[in-house]
Amino acid sequence: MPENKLNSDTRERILDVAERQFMAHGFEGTSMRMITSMADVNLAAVNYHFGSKESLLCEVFRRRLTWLNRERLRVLDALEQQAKGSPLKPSQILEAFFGTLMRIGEDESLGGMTFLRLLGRTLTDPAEFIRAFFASEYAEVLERYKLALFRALPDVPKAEIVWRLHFMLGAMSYAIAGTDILHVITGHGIGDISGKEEDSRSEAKKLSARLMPFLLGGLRAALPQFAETSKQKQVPLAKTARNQPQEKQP
Amino acid sequence: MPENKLNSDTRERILDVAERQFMAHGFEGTSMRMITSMADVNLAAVNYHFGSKESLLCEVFRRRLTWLNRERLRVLDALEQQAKGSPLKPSQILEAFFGTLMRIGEDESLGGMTFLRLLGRTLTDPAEFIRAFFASEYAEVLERYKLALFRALPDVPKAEIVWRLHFMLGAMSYAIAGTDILHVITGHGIGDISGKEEDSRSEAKKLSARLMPFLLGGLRAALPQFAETSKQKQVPLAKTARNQPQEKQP
DNA sequence: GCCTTAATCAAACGTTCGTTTTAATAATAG
DNA sequence: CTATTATTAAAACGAACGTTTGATTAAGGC
Repeated sequence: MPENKLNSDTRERILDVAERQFMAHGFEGTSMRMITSMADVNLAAVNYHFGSKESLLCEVFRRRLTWLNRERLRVLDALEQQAKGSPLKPSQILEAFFGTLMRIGEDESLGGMTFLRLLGRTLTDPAEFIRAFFASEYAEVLERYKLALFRALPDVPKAEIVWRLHFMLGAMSYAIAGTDILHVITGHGIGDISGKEEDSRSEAKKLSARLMPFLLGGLRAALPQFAETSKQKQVPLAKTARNQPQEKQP
Repeated sequence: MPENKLNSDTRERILDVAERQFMAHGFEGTSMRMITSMADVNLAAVNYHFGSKESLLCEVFRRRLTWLNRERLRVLDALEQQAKGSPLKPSQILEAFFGTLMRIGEDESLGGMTFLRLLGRTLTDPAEFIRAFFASEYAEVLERYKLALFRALPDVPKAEIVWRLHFMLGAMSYAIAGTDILHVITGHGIGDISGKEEDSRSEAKKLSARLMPFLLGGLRAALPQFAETSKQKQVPLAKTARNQPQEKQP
């Protein structure tokens, strides 16, 4: 039985091209013929090596998410160990979760901004098989971080934390997807998608530095007041609550 | 020349069905045959009345966005007029922009949660014609609100405000799209998409009450510090800046 | 009455898609 | 060398898609 030879070169080339094409045009917008022709392999190669187009996308993700999941758990473990039983600070948890993700954008061998953008785009494209895939891939990590947040913010209702985690994931997806309506606001794009790979590192760093305080501010914001009975007036708007949950400082 | 008769009934029925199907399955995932059969019209009816599938989606949006744009400008105008030249509070601006959107979810005649979810889903599905459409539809409103935020937060760099506006749009899109990985966190879904229309109002109200403080907290969060020179250590994470930009209280 | 026009209908068109099939090629093991 | 296996190559398949065509119906205007 022959081992890999340089045939795995074909596999890797397909994965690299698919990652870039899925990022640029989305899953539906990328055809097998685009992928195979740009990777200089036969049309049937994808089905031979990966079984189907859907499995190819999953493999593109698995290649990167394996590192991400392990690293996220590793950092959280290290933080909790050095905290010796006391709850972590919310900023630490966010840095471990979102900061670890951002590090992918800084390192081309981990996928770089190409993979980050693909991730952001795919997370908001809820094809059924994709949702199922991410659900199983993320289950363990999300559970761990959710519990850490519960402990870090004991005064905030758990349902509220879950919702805010949800909002944070949304802001993050948008932030790393990049291909948005931001150019409408600024009058010009954030920067071409097919920009220079050179400053992919610094781009990811800046993005991370901007996103992190935003997420933390949202996470620790005032709790909502559910005034179900009183109708709020139209223009003189209702004031938001002022009972800020304070961050635990161990 | 005959006027509308009750033929416009066909148009409306197509729009209603298309709105719901695009929401549930996305643009690519919804076929013309699905739409026309559910609307009990002939397959050719869509092309006859709207020209193409893409034009149909645009018309589905235009029907709702006309109100949204006008209302957003009206509320902002009213706020600025009653402020008599002094800058608005960030919370007022967010309430005018995002709160107005959320009111659509509370009113079935404005589109309800169905339209909100469609909007959230579509905003993150950057097909080219969709981005072009939203760019032109949102240009004026976003420009006005951007300027209002600049005035409301004079101590925050304008680029930073633009980025945070971007993050806020991401959190909002995710929040109203709903079909996310939140069920992974909670262990069960937020609620079925095809849920009861009865409590669509209260659902939108609760969502708004939860999202708004989050956005405001993120908008007013600590400014990032760009420590380009010093490499941050791995596990003992760098602290975030503490120079909070304070909200102007006129 | 007839003409014009709007609207609906059944049927087909041409394309693109993911996938499969069948054959040919290269490499290894016995 | 031969047999076996892994990979590539060319071609076609069948289904689904958005769209178009041409006939048919219904409704005013004159």
